[in-house]
Amino acid sequence: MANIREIAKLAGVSVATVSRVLNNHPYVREEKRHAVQQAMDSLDYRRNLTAIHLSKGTTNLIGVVLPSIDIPYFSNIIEGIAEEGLQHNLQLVLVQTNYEISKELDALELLRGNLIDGLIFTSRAVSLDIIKQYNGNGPVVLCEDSDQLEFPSISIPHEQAFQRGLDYLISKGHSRIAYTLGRKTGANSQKRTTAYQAIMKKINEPIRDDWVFDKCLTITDGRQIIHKYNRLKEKPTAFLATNDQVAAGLIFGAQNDGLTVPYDIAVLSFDNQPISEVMNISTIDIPIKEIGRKAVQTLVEGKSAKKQKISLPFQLIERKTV
Amino acid sequence: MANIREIAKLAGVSVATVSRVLNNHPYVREEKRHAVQQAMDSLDYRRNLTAIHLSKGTTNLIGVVLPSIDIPYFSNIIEGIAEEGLQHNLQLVLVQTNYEISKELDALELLRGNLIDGLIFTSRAVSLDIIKQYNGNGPVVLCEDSDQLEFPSISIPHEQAFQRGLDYLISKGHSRIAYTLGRKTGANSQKRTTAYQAIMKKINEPIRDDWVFDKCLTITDGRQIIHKYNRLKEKPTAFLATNDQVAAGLIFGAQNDGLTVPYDIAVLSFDNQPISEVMNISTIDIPIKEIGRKAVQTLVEGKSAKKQKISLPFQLIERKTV
DNA sequence: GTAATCTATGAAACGCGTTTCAGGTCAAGA
DNA sequence: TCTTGACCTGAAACGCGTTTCATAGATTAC
Repeated sequence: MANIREIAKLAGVSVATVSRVLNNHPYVREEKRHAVQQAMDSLDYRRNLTAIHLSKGTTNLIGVVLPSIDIPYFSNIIEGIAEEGLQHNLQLVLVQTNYEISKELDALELLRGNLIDGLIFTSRAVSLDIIKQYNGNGPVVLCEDSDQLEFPSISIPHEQAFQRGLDYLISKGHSRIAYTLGRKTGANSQKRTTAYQAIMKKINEPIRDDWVFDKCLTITDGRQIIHKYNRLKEKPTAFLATNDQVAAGLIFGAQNDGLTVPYDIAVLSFDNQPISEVMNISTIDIPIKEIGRKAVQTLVEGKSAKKQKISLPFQLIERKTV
Repeated sequence: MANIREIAKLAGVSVATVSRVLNNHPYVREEKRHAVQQAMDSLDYRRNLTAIHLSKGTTNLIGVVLPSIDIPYFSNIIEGIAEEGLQHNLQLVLVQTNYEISKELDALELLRGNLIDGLIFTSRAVSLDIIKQYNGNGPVVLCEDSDQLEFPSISIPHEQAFQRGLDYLISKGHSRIAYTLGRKTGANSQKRTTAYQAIMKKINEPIRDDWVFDKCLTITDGRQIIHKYNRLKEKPTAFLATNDQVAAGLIFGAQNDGLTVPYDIAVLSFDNQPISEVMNISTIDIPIKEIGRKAVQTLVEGKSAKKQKISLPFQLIERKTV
């Protein structure tokens, strides 16, 4: 493959001039510009992106860590990130982690190794203290509802949203409310749990451990819940589900067992994915794609920006499952 | 950030020796190795990945072009690609295209610009002739059922699979069969159409244009179909759907209109995603993740391998919608 | 008419590892 | 004792653009 020096020789100019042409710098006489252009055409020249990256010190690559790509919540965020990234001429490097800390560290090493200009955590298992150690290697943005001020974060206010959901269920006559979480230790899940405990206390309901279903992320997970539900001595009358997929699974399971929704059990979920609309599932809309977009924007503003916490709006959507 | 020369100076060795230590080359005396190690520790040295890439001429980055990430079929392929990529120490660069040719060309330019070592098309809109022009810039693998021999391809035999589906529907008494496609012009869709036309001819059924539903990829798309169905003068008794999402939407729409599945209309789909299991949708299983894995394997074997076409098995799964 | 700008251009340094090549040491084998 | 080969090391070249600095002719300004 031809390189810039060959072009220079063929065009009878210096490499600096070739570089100027390549980058549309001014101060190149038209005839030289033309000669360079021709040389590039005749040698079918293509700049080596890696060389540019080394030279410039940036790569226009941003890392995205996510646990699993085939959970709609995450693929939605990625869509937002991809769309906004396109606006800023950024390519995405995907790091799928399955919540394994070592993989998240790998992603951080990409940052430290200057392969990526910034890193977005759509979710994380690694502690903030660890991430802090990578400060100075490039901007890091978190897609979570966190209280720390070290890193910019984008999220809906999960505590309020969960409260809103619970209040709604209560307003519909429910007080025996179970809930499901994607991953108990996740930042967002913790907010949800906080909200749950506060509200239960307010209405004088005990916290029942077996009404908290952890590791529920997929439609299959939702489907399984009903088995556990059946074995429960005390049964809840409503479920606040991690997301629409879990809600859908739960509803199918319930129907399969002859339970009617919302009479035997009510189901409210999060996300407002297409499946919730099609299935008429009451849900709390989260602007997921927008989270991704904002994450990129924040990353791009980078150092200049203060470590802000961006809170996006959520919205309860009443349909037929509560 | 410290670089290799600083390390060399501090450790009192040459850069070559530092590089040897970095890469675990033999022939470095233990004490020097140690000195280098110490120098690296004390300066908190991290190698610059971009420099390595430029130097080695490879990046361990592979590009993945896909139309949209939040279609389960594609996110599944990505999962397979990511998993297998991990085995080979490959990072993924995602290029979301929405089937825009210009974006696909961008991905090819990444290949030509040496930013990525290879490129996987999970789907494509650009013609093979165009892709051919990029030959020599790195391996390209197609995830489609194609007849060309220029590029390795991984897929199930869509024509046979579709035939199998049709035969099954016919065996259940259907002859008036409609079908949906993701994108009529796609390679896989064309195979499906070929199969459809052949079988319809065999059973002496006319090809009705309004029984072919294009651009059906999501659950929402499936839900819409029923509106068109209602307006049909002649109605099919069975649908062969693009994928489980479309089938699910179709079924919800049907139920909503008081139609019973499979008695009023039967539905058979492709993919065998979790939703099909939960909803008891009869489907044709496709080893989607395996397609992704094999794509990476093929890419890694790269030049050495012949331009093989890999055909993976499919399997009809009888459930309750036919 | 002379100083101050602007326009053009190239040499060389730079970013940072990797790799080749040549040279040297030392111990085992002939 | 001489060869041979394994072991060890560094200088320098390499991969390839970008950018700085210096130079110089061409204008414009006062």
